Amino acid sequence: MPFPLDTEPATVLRGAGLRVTGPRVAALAELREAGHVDVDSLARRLRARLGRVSTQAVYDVLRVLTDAGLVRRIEPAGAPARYELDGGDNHHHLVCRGCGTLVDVPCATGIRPCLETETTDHGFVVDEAEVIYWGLCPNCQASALTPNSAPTQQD
Amino acid sequence: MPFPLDTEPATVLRGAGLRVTGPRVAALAELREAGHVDVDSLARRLRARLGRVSTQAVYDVLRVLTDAGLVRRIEPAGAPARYELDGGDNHHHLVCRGCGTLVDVPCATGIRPCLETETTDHGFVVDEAEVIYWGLCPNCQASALTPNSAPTQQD
DNA sequence: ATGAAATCTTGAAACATTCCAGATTACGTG
DNA sequence: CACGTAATCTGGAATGTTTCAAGATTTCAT
Repeated sequence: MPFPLDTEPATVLRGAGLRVTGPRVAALAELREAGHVDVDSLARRLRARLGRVSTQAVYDVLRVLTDAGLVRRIEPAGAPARYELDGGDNHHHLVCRGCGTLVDVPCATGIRPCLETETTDHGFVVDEAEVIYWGLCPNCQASALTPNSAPTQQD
Repeated sequence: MPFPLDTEPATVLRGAGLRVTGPRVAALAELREAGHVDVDSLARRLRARLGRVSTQAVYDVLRVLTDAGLVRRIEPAGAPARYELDGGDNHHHLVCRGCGTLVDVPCATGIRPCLETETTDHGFVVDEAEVIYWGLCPNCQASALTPNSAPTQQD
């Protein structure tokens, strides 16, 4: 959010006080194109772009970017984590139970109220409200009776 | 929710069209006492009560009970899944980032709006809105500067 | 009481993620 | 612009949760 989406990745990294490395630059670039990626597919993208990239590096990069607030981790129940650029708009996610397809849902739209944060409960200090809507995408609704298409992690 | 909390476990199972077995009866009984349990601690409880119970049986039982709507699975990001009796009240959860403590948060209380379900978006048919609030419990707030207590899965 | 289907046991596998030790790299200093 | 140090990356192994597979046991309707 502190950076427009078209800011040079290296600039974004420096602005966040992070070192500029190949995997990090490439990760930011790929995340811009890819939407919501899991670790495995991001690793494939990085390797296609850079050659050899260790699995550990992928996890490290994502952790660093996440900790810096540049990237947001989404972890739908029962599925590997996905990552997306953090645009600071605090949107939520809609996940298909059938195929795992994940789409963004804007916060505070229509019947969908945005949630208060910075609230206190049970003595807790709440800093984030994570909302995940579960349902069936059009495709999986169609094949609900004839389950022929194997669940696939689409974007 | 079809059953009062004090209904005999065997009756609950039969009412849901499920077979009555030792592990299932014990699981329902333990879940009443335990609050939010992970698979491992439920397994320990079942073994203490019944003697030998396979890990697989624990997973099978929880899946069956979950599919039947008697039990609800909570899967906070980065932590093993927890299970609780499904009272049908559609409450949400508040998780401590420090120690993993999990507490219930009633739906539609004060600034906390209950979410619409049965809504359609992107062609999706939404059947559930899952909300997880993240924050710090009182203990972890206190030890935020002097992180001495190792994260523990409390209830 | 009997049999078919569901459930449980045991042991192994799959999977995402993390740990470890050492080599390499980025970048503030001199 | 060369250096040194801390941060980062590589490669390989390990961890821990969850699932798979095959066979024994149990539940429940007949």
